Amino acid sequence: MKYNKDTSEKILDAAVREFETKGYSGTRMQAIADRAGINKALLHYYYKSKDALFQIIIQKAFKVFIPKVISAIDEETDLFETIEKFTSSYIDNLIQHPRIPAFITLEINNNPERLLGLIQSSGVNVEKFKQKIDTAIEKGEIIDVEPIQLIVNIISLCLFPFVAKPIITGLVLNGDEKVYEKMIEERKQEVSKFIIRAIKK
Amino acid sequence: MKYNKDTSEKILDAAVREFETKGYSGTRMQAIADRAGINKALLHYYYKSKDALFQIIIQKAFKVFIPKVISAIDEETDLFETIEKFTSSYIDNLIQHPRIPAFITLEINNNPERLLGLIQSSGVNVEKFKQKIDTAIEKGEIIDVEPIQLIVNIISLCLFPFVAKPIITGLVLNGDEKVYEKMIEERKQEVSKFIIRAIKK
DNA sequence: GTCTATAAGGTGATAGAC
DNA sequence: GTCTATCACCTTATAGAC
Repeated sequence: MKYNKDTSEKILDAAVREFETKGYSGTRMQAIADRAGINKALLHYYYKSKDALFQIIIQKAFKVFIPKVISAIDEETDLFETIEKFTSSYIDNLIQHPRIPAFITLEINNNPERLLGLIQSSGVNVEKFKQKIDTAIEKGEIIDVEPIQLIVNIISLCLFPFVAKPIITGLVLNGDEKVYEKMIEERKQEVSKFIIRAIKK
Repeated sequence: MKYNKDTSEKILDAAVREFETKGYSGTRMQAIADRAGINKALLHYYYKSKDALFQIIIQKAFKVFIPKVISAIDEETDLFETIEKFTSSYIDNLIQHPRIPAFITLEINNNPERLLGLIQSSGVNVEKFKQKIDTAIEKGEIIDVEPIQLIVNIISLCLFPFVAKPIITGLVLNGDEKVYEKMIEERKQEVSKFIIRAIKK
């Protein structure tokens, strides 16, 4: 057996934690090795280079960050149900991986070229969602909104509280993490209520 | 005269551009010097160290990022007018400094301790805003909402489109920057309309 | 004030023993 | 598979000439 799977995963876990908080350039291979309880040489034995290791991690993170919108949209549910389902499942997903949004925005601003490739291979189709919004307008179910604005609003309300956790906790919640977590949990319902009330005719 | 103000500002401008896009650890003193058209030694003559230079810049950026909410809140306007005034002036402010939100979230997640000091010296008082929301609920002007959720929603809708510019442009707008700018410009009105419709009784 | 040269220490990556 | 030792390069910062 060439690779010890246990060691391989220990490294990956350690690398995720380092990259997520420090970003690519702020992360040291030594720090990853220390956290994994091994040495730098072994790290290079399992993963060729810092960049190779990073690629693996950012691709995994991107899959969490860009949700499978399609499955929710393809179904023959109306716009309201689509929004409810999307926001609650997306926020729930982010609660399981709370550091991903900050990590992605951190590195995506740093290296937008890499983003494009990842988006293209993500298979997300926003057009279908736009169409669903247009249909709801035509049917008179919602007020006349710009689909893009609505989509940006939905994404903003789901993601930003995770991106800006330290700011929200410090500025609005007096540093109380427990209150932060409760607030996020409530958003699984509150966000869709807020959106639907804003657009329903 | 000990310092050439022109050189000093050229350095600061160059440093802002480097730090904003690359973050602290991704920025090279050489790159700042190159951009400013001087050499590294002179850079250290004007600003003691990389860290000192960074401190100055992040403090300036923070002042843009954390708006002077107080002035809008202290006035005897109702909640709706406060929200309209806040969102439009804040977004307008961010249009002038579009890279600040990404920069702050980038570094704030990196070094949350620094954040606390900056918040304390920012003089922002969220309590007053919460009270204004509570008053509006009591008066029956808006539906019964959790003030914290509403505040988080407002901040999210203003800031996230700037934080995630590359994602939005790539994912939703097919890479068209012109469309992005038009969309942001429209948000100066759209955001408050959206919020008020969601909470008005 | 501005430059060149260089010190002092870190950083990713590899060679080679076990 | 895992380690120690080390290379080659990069980065911040300073010394000292002009």
